[in-house]
Amino acid sequence: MPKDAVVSPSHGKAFADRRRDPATKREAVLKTAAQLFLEKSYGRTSLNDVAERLNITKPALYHYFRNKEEILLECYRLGTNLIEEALNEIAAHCGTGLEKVEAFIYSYANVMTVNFGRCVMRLDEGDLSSTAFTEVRNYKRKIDRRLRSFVEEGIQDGSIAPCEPKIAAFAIAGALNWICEWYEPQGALSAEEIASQFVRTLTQGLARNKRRNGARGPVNLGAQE
Amino acid sequence: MPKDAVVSPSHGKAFADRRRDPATKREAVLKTAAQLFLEKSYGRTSLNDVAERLNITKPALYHYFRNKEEILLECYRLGTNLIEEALNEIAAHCGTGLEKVEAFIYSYANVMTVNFGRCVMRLDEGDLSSTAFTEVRNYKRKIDRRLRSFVEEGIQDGSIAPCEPKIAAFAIAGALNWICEWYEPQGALSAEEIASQFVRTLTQGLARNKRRNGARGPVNLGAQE
DNA sequence: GTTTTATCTTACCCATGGGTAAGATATCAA
DNA sequence: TTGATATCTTACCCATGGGTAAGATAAAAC
Repeated sequence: MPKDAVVSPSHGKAFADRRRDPATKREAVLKTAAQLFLEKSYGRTSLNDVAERLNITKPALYHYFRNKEEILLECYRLGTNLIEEALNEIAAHCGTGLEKVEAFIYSYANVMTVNFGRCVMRLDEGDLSSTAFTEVRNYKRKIDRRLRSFVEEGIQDGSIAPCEPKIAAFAIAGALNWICEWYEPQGALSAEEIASQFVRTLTQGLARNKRRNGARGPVNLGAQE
Repeated sequence: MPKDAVVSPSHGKAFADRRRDPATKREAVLKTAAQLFLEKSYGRTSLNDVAERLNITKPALYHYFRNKEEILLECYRLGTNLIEEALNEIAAHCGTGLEKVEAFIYSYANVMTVNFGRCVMRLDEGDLSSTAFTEVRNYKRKIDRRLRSFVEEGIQDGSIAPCEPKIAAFAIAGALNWICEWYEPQGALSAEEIASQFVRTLTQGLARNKRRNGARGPVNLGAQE
């Protein structure tokens, strides 16, 4: 286990006072848990780790959550809510399919730089119980279908070049989801910078000039075109 | 723990005979281990699980590997070798930067549909010891730098539109790495189909028409352009 | 055959960590 | 002040799973 370090200033303050304030304490638990899950993964984060960072003991956590998995599920839910909000905002302001996709990329990229948003894609669904698992899975499927419909819409209205919507959506989603694997809050790249560059790269492509032929077969390695 | 199912025909045959043939037995262990790691994750796969699928018992595994982590590390190494080979093939046949990137996308996408290749990106590096961790990390960094250099080369020779190579490389790598999260060997999409579509989507972009202005600021949600 | 060696099994050890029992201590309402 | 309640701690239980010890059995060497 290599990485540890970084003792966050954290929300330990929430438990300094023993005054009854369950809401903010619960929130503090979730924030530090999410932080630790992202640092060390869910499986390698013990409830003792969470408690320790909050300056309390493990059993105290059970006042706010039924078990470890409920903490995980809450992280997922808070994250998916962020995505939900972004999607609603996009749906409200309509435009061409391409514009919707652009808005999606921008919003989604930003969500992937927020801890709870990162949890949604970076943590392992397999750690959830089967009911929670299907809940999260259905939600993700919904997002994917939403993006795919934007692409289809763009092909219809002519703003997007003909392509396989399923695969195109996977490519976009992949690029975006991967952000939460390499993004670091203290890093050189700001969320907005990443988001806008992603919009450009994914919609405009790398190539300087549009190719004349629409589709392309398998690339012949080293074929000089 | 939701998903189990799929009792693979597997390489249980390798241990049917007790004849001394360490090489193929070791290979059988690796293949079934990789399979299980991808199905259930490394953490949720016990050595008993691996042994059971091979019709042997746990301690027998210790004849071929020092410990569980060594099995994991071997999966990583076999996977990175696949990528290495692909990269060498590309480096050998030179062309424009864009052509190299295209070749990279195509080869890499294919590797992501092979079990050992999937292991490299899908399994959790955090399960490795610190020395193995840095080994794998350095290797991944090397791949990333290689891709980034292709992009930079393309910008130089004019085949790729000006952009931030670091972010562009991340976008491409993300889309590709994500393949191993959703690809299923028995699924509707073939590896080649995915690979060639990815080449098109990533290099040509979604948009039907090239935008006149090169860079783009943050998208105004719902702004009618 | 007999010995040697690789292979594999049964039986076990023990550290980790989720979860609980039972009681202490502070807060709040009266 | 006093009881009731929420909050938190110390001490514990126990299932899981990596790893080992010691011995059985079969293959190869002689």
